[in-house]
Order: sequence, then structure tokens, then C-alpha cells
Amino acid sequence: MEYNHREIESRWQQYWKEREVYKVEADPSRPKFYVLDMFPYPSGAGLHVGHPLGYIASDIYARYKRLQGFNVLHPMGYDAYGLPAEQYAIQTGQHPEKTTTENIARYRSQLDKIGFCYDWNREIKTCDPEFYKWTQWAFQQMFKHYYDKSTDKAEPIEKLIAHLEAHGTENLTAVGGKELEFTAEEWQALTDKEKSDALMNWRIAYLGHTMVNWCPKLGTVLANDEVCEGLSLRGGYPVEQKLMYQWCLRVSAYAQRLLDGLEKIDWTDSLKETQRNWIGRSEGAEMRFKVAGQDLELEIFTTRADTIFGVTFMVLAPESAYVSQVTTPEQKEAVEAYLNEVKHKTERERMIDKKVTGVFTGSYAVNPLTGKEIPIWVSDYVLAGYGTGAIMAVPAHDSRDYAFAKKFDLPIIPLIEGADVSEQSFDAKSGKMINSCGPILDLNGLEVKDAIARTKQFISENGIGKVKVNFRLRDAIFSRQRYWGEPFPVYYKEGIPHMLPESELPLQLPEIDQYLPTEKGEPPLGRAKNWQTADGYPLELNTMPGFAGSSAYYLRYMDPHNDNALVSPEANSYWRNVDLYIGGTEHATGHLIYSRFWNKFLFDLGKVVEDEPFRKLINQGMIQGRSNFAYRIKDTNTFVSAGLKNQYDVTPIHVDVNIVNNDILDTEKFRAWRPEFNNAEFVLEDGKYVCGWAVEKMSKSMFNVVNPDDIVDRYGADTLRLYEMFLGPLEQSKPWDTNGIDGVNRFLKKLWKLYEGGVDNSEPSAASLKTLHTLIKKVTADIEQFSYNTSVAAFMICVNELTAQKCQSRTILEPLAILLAPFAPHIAEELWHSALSHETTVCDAHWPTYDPAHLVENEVTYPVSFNGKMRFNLTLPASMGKDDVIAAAMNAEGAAKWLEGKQVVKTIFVPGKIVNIVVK
RNA sequence: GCUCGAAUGGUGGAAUGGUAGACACGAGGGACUUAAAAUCCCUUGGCUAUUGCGGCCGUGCGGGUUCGAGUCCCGCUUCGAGCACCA
Repeated sequence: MEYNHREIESRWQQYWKEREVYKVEADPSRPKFYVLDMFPYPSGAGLHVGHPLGYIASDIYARYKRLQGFNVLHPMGYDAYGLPAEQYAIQTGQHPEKTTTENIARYRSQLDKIGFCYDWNREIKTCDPEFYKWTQWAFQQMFKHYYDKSTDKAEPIEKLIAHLEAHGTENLTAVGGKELEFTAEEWQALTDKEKSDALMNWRIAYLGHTMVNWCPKLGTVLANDEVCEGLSLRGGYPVEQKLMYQWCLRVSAYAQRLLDGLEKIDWTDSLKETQRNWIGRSEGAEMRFKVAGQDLELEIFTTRADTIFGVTFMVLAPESAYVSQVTTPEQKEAVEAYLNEVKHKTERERMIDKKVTGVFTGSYAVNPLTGKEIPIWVSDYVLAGYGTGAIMAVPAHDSRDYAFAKKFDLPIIPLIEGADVSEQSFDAKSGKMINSCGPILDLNGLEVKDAIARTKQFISENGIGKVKVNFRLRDAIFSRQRYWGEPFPVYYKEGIPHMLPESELPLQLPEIDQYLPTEKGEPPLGRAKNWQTADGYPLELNTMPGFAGSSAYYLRYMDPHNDNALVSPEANSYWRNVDLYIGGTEHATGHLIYSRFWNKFLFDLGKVVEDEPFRKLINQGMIQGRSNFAYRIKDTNTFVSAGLKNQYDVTPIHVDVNIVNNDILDTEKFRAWRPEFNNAEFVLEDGKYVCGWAVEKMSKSMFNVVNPDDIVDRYGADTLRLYEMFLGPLEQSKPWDTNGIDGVNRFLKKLWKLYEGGVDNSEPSAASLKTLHTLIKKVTADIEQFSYNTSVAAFMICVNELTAQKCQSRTILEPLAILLAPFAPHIAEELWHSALSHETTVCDAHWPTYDPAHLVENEVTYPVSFNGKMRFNLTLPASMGKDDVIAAAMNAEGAAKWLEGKQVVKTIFVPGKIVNIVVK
């Protein structure tokens, strides 16, 4: 019987579904293993062949762990809120929920065809009220907590309030946005509204005036990780800076723990590095400069305290509060004109023209170490959001300060011996200090590193400043002016935000007539009827961003139907955290930071037992498209084959890869493809039309999208699974090229034939045992290292050898079927039942272990060399020890004569590998 | 600019410091067939040699360590990724 993948695969998929073979329950008597995929956003385009790569990899690992006796949690769900569905709704008026539901159904049918071992009883959708109840709940908890430096964790806000009532801000250890100062009496005298506003300074979820990335085209605010080079990640629209009153999450309070946590988890170095960059810890000093003639000090942050003697001016960010305080009446007009100019530039414009701009405020600051007066300027190269929004400028040793000094003709004082600053600044942190001697501190002659330390020590001892650690990581902006997201469980009473009682969660997303802002410019929820509490208080109009729902979803899978908690303590203490997480790198600075933050917060509250959510993380590479081209001779409808294209003046045209096979164009299908090609002519080579190709992003416009459904239909899911793994290393990006798939398909046919030859209870030959045990050893090691491509190769070798050996022994063929089950579950299951006549499913079998006894060689062939030059091969019994092998090598024919009169200096013997003899 | 990673045949890619190119595709040759498809067998890094045995070169470039380097170290080149007026 032929190998019929269609019949086999649909039958087994049906069987698994009906008997709930992959259903999993917590079982304390067995060790757990949690394998998770990054759940997809169900887009309208459906899955292409690149999407399942990571899913297949995790499925193999999940099945492997299961065969090893672990209780494996392997769930799937959908990140269902998001902009594309809403943009589509704006265009068509169709409810995003409808689009989303349809897309999910499409995704599900595509996933089902590939034969994954997901427990679909645990499916979650972030837009499901039963799910987002817990997103809203977590937000409320963040509102009700603040971060305490003394305990280094989140604490209830009541604890902070008690402190403020008793001591004001004295000895306060809460992490806040601003450094507020007031006494207990002052606190008690505040109105409720003032108290609420003040507490926002410390709450982990807080309302704040922050500079946000505003995208006018999308009509919403975006998080930093949703913006790339001044354009929105979704849509690519310009983004500008705008001051808005928004919900934010105090992620920055967790910066140090997010950094430290990286040490404990098994992620790739590059991903950890990306997160370290994003967190951006920098150690430096905060210093105060007096403003001449005013009772005011400018606070600045610097990592180069050693360059204090080279400070020749100060610069403030345009948004800095200091600006209005230090601007003199004479300069007022110029400064205001400048601020206005800066405000109207978008982030993108600022980046495109890197012109140096700025304006003098009219005031001077006093260098605390030299007593000299230096001018205070304003420029947009200083960022308001980092450090204190003010810097001391050292043009000799900072390229940005240098450019500024050159433009406005400010003095440049070199501070490092031998540094030539006539053309450019000297930014390196090395060399000996010069010109750095003042009345109270002398740094001359010190190495830069020592000078930094010396200055830091000096300024803190003398009250000029203090040692300070700054992070680049900002708080996450948590409001979106959109419809298709989780509503905030918040209402406003006399302008004060209040949390809805937990019993009223989830607060369901209301229906609206149009998915657009209101005439007044309010977010879409402003259109909802009766969007208020029972007592008539207005509800929040913003919704939560995409990352809200994806930040704790992995916890929900542990206990997806629990109505009383995000996850029960029992379920959580059994499943703990994700042992293996597979997904793309694109989430490195978004989801993977927010999840870690969210998890650490829940950990602080005692709601989860693990401090890090994802123990091991693998990034699968992107599958790129492989586009095909036909070459049209200019101004004709004649196409010339790739090998001849240089003889003509041609324009390459993208051809649908689905009408090309092994780069040979099906010319009839091409003519039928589009009307304008109906009467196309072809210039062939060897009777064929050969297409050119290039690697590009897989997208509709390139006509290089390959749908997994088509591959499954033609070759089967098992072939697709094996081929995706065979393409190359999992973590590497690579183009999809259907050309090689026949090889994998041939392997499955050969495998089928091997079992079709019959299975009996005969004693296996030593050769077959060796073949099998080599495979067990190889595949087990490979799976542990996610080296799936070499595993597939090992299977091919094994089946070829067993076929040549005419092996029919159950002792060999049974373990082989089990080994293959994670990779190609359908055919493995079929062989398990039909050829091996088992009643149970192969999913319940046990992973075989290899027996080294079967791998032992009777003879070993050593390459023997003298002085590293290979001379001959020597085949000897494997039992021979080092001395015997070397003696045999030296006595071998030819060798003995060659060695005459020479002295052996050293012998190198690698057991089973090589013999090398060094002579003089 | 800073940080990280990569570079091996016509192609995708294998190689705990130990015979580089596993496995697969493609290509060429052959068997079977009226023919095609399917299947099977052989060849396939380059140069050179050939009746046969062979020989030399070869993992981006230049050095180094080592008996021995694709692999380790130093210095480049190119490509990819992340961060980027972050003081």
C-alpha cells in the first residue's frame, strides 16, 4: 500500500481529538514541564509557512518530554486585541470582534492540520471577558501598590499613606516620579484631590503628565517599543511628542531587578544583551551647579565626573522646568521663539536633520570646583526624560557638546594628555588627566578611571552632588485612545480616579456605533451609551494597550477556567513557570520586558511562586520569502529565461512562486495568471523557462507567500514538520524554499516501505542494533540542544541503513517509531498501530534509552601521523590500550624504517581518534 | 558611534581542537519503461593526473598558539541584529 498522508493524517487528527489524547491535568505525582509558544495575533492574512516554525519546534519538544514521562503543559491561545482589526472596522464598519472571531477560526483550522499536541481545553483569547477580568484585576492591584526600596518589592499603598500621615516625606523609601517634600502636617492639610494627585507620584499604575509618542494618523499614543525611527511600527505613520495625561506603569521601579533577573534565566546572550541595552543602566553622579545671582541650583547627571574642569557651558532640555526660571528678560523672546520651533518638529524631523540648534538663556551657572561662571543654553539635543533634563557640557570630550561648542563658538578645554581636539572631540575613557587642578581638587596625572572615582568621592563628601544610577528604561504608557482593547476598570468622582469594586469585574467593552473618536476628540468609548457606573459616575474612556493582555497569559493557561483568581495557588505551585518558551526576537523589548515586570509584581504580592516567568527561551529565526522573477524585454510582452537575460534590456517581474517549480516557470499557468500575460511569449533555454530568485520578506506584494495548507495537502503535515526543521538551525533566519521538500517526503516513503516489509520478532543483527542505538543517542542529544535539522538527517541515515540491512525486527522498529513520534506524529502513530499492532497510542510510549554496549566498535581505524603529517591508517582491535596502539604504529610497515635514527619527543593519542608521534 | 552575532561547494547546511563538506536539494550519468511519472544505482569542492595508484590547493582576509585550527587568541574586511543626540 502506498503511503497516503491525506487519509492517515486526517484519521489520526480525528482520533486525538475524539479521545482528548492531549488533555492534561495537574498531577503532583509526576514531574511537570511547561512548553509555551508566543501566542499569535490572528491577522486577516492567515498563517504562512513561516509562522508554524516555532510551533513545530515546541511541539517536538513537548512530545519528547511527554515520552520521557513528564506531565507536559502545552497550550495555545490568541492575542486577540490589536490595531489591525480596529483599522479594518473603521474602514468597513464591521465589529472587530467579528473579524477577530473569523480570523481565529481560520488560524485554528490551519493549526489543526499540522498535528500539534495542544490541549485546546485551555485555549484563551485576550478579548474574552473571562480572561480580561484578570488583566483589569492586575491593573487595579498595580494602582493599589507602590514600590518600596527598603523591602525592594511592591507594597500596599496603605503602608505609604500611613508613613505620609506620620512623617510626611521624611525617610520615605518609595520609588516615585518626582522627589516631593512635605511634612506630615502639610500632608494632612491636603484636599482629597490633592492627596490623590500626590499619591500618583508613587503608585505602580498611575495617571501622569508624560511626554508620549502620539501618532495622529492612528489617533493614539504608542509605547516606546511600538515606535521605530520616528514611525509607528503598525502602519509606518509619523509619530510626534505630545504632553498628555495618561495611565502609566512604573516599570522603571523594577529596572534593577529586571536587569539582575537576567542572570538567573537561560536565554540567549544576544537577547539578554538587547534587554540590558533597553534597560540601559548607567552609573554616574548627580551634581548641583549654582545659578549666578539667583537662589537656584541646576541639577545635572553625568557619567564623566572627571571632566568637571572642562565644563564650559550648561545645556537644558527645551521641556526642562529650569528654562523659564533662568531665562533673563532680554533673552525671553529668543528663548520662546526657540521653544516654539522645537515643539513643532516631530521626532522624525528632529532625527532627519541633525542640525545643531540652541539658544542662550542669558544666565550663568557657577562651576562648583573652579568658581568660574559658564553660560546656560537650551538645546533639543538634551532629552527631558533622561537624567535631570540638564547637562554640564564638556566639548573637548563629548562629540555632541563639541558640535554645539563649534556652532556657537564656545570654549573647548582639553583635559586628557595628548588629546587633539582641534578637529573632533576625544570621547574615549582613557588617558592621563591635565588642566584639572582647582583650588580644592587636583586630578592632574590621574588615569580617567581613577579620576572618575576620585571626583565622585569628592563631590559626595563635599555636598556638591551624589553618586547616582540612571536607567534608560522608562515607565510604560498604558493608555490607548482606541476601542479594541481592555476597558480600564476605573471611574471618576469629582475628578479623582477610583477603582471599580473587584466584584464588578470584568468591566465589559461596550458597543459603539462607529470606531472613531468623538467630535470633542475623546476616544471611541466616548460614543458608548451609559458608559458610567450605576451611580452615574463616568468611566475611563481610554483602553489598555496590546501588551496588557499578553503580559500574564502564561499564568492563565495553568488554570484557565478559574473564576476566583487569575490562577489558583495549587495550579501555580504545580506548574510554576514556563520551562521552555519559543517565539520571535521582535518581542525582546516589548512583551518580554512587560511580562517579566508583570510577573515580578505578582510575585511581590505573593500571587505567583516564581520571580521569572520564562526559564528558558529560544528565538526561532524568521522565515523569509524566496521570490521568483521573470524577465520581460522592455516594451514587449516577451519573457526571457534567466540565463539569457543579459543579452536583452529586461525588467524583472515578480512571479507567483506557486506557479514555479524548482525555479522552472509553468508558462501555461503564467499566461492564465493575469490578463496582461495572456499572450506572453517566452525565450527558453533547454526548452525551459528558468526564473531568477531573491530572498525578500514573505508578503503578498512579492507573490512569495506559501500557505502551509497547500504543503499539507500535497505532501502531508509530517513532511511539512520535518522539512521546516530540516531547513536549517532553528534560531537562524532563512528563506523558505519549497525545492528541497521532496527529499524529506522521499524519506517518509522509504520509512513506510521499511515497515511494509513486515515486522517480526526476530533477533536483530548487531549492525541493526548499532544503527538504532546510534540514532537514539544522536536524536536525544539533538533534541536537548534544539538541533532538529541534524536529527532529521540522522533519521534519514538510519532508515537507509535499516533498509539495506533488510531489518524487520520489532526490537529495532518499535523504538524507531517512538523516536520519530515527536517529529512526524501521524505516520509514527499509524505505524505503531498497523505495522506494530499496538492498541495504545504512541504518545503514551516511553522514550528509548541507548545502550553503549551496542555502539562499541570491534576495530578502530586510527590515522597515524608523524610530526602532524598524516602518513597512513592503522586498523586495530578496539580493546588495545594507549601503549599498544603507539607501539603498533611505530612498528607498522614503513614507519619503523622511517623512524630509524630519529628520537621520539612526544606521543599524542586520542582514544578512538588519532595517533600522532613527534620526532626529532 | 556603542553592543552582540555571523562568514564553509551551484544551493540549504554538517563537523566535543583530531580524515572539512554529514544529510538534503540541484546537476550529470545509468537501470527499469513503448514513453512519461515514480523508484533504484553511480558521480558531484577546485585544480591536476589517470591504464591504475595518486598529487596539490581549499572553511572571508592577515598574523599567532598547537604535533594538529572551520573550531582557540590578536588584528582587519564584509554582512546581519539591537541600542542610539541616554550626557
